[in-house]
Amino acid sequence: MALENQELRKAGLKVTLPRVKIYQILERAGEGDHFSAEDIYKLLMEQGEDVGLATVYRVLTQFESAGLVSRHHFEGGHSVFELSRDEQHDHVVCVKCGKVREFHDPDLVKRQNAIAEELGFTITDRTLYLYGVCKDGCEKK
Amino acid sequence: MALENQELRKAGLKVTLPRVKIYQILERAGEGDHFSAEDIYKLLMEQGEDVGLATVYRVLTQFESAGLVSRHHFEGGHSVFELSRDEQHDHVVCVKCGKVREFHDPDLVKRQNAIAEELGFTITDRTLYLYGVCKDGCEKK
DNA sequence: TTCGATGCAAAAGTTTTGCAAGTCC
DNA sequence: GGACTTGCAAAACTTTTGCATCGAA
Repeated sequence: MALENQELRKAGLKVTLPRVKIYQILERAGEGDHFSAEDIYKLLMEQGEDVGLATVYRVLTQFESAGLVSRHHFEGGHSVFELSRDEQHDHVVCVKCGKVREFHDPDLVKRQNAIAEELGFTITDRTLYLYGVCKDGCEKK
Repeated sequence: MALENQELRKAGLKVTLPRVKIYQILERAGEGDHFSAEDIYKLLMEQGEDVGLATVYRVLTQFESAGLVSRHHFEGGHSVFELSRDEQHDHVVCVKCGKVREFHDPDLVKRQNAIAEELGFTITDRTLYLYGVCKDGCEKK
């Protein structure tokens, strides 16, 4: 538990209950899990924490600025968040079951860098989503 | 001018003034130009057309369903639209000047397909945005 | 004439903000 | 104690919808 406190402090954020709780939720997520602010808010409610939705948004935004989490805009008008990991990765989103899988492909990144170079462009961030359908275990929607 | 009427009819949409005007605006756009609903609404106002914002949204959504336009979610909480062209392409977005450039790289697509294949996934759509800074002609923000 | 399309206003959904009260160090 | 945080409510935005009216075929 001291772990997340470290992270928060390192990011220059005071260690408060809402921040710790939100961090824990994100930390507990499995690969491919992404939470919206609303999701996190509901989880906090369920576990009896008294945290306002506005605070969830504020905290997530702070975490993002601090580089602790990444924000994604999948389809559907709202943002989802996940803890930043060292290794950057891209996303495959099943439009049928909503499942998200992640992958990292060095060749892809290399090629992207080359393209940016050709265009006289310095990349600061990138975003690749592949949308489609799982061939097999695509459970009901 | 019969041209856009053809397109609309082909899409099963009645040829009405708002649709034609909106189509023309999109048609007139240069490469890399992307308009939000608000942008289009303002342009229509400027040229004295009396079209409601709700209609702009409705028409753009219909155009999207008909495959006439593509919708993108760059950063910033709103959608932008561009006329669909035959050739699919990806986007480079300058976070400083807002300029958007487009590119198409067959190798990139091939690699993406291979990855999807490995993951047992059938791609229906894909989205790649490279964010960064133009090295040279990046005019004021 | 007959549906479909539009405009307006109101609703809906997500995210942000103002401010008084509370919390961390 | 003092600065930073939080909760709540209200505001801001983007997008959607209900409905009476209007327009294209």
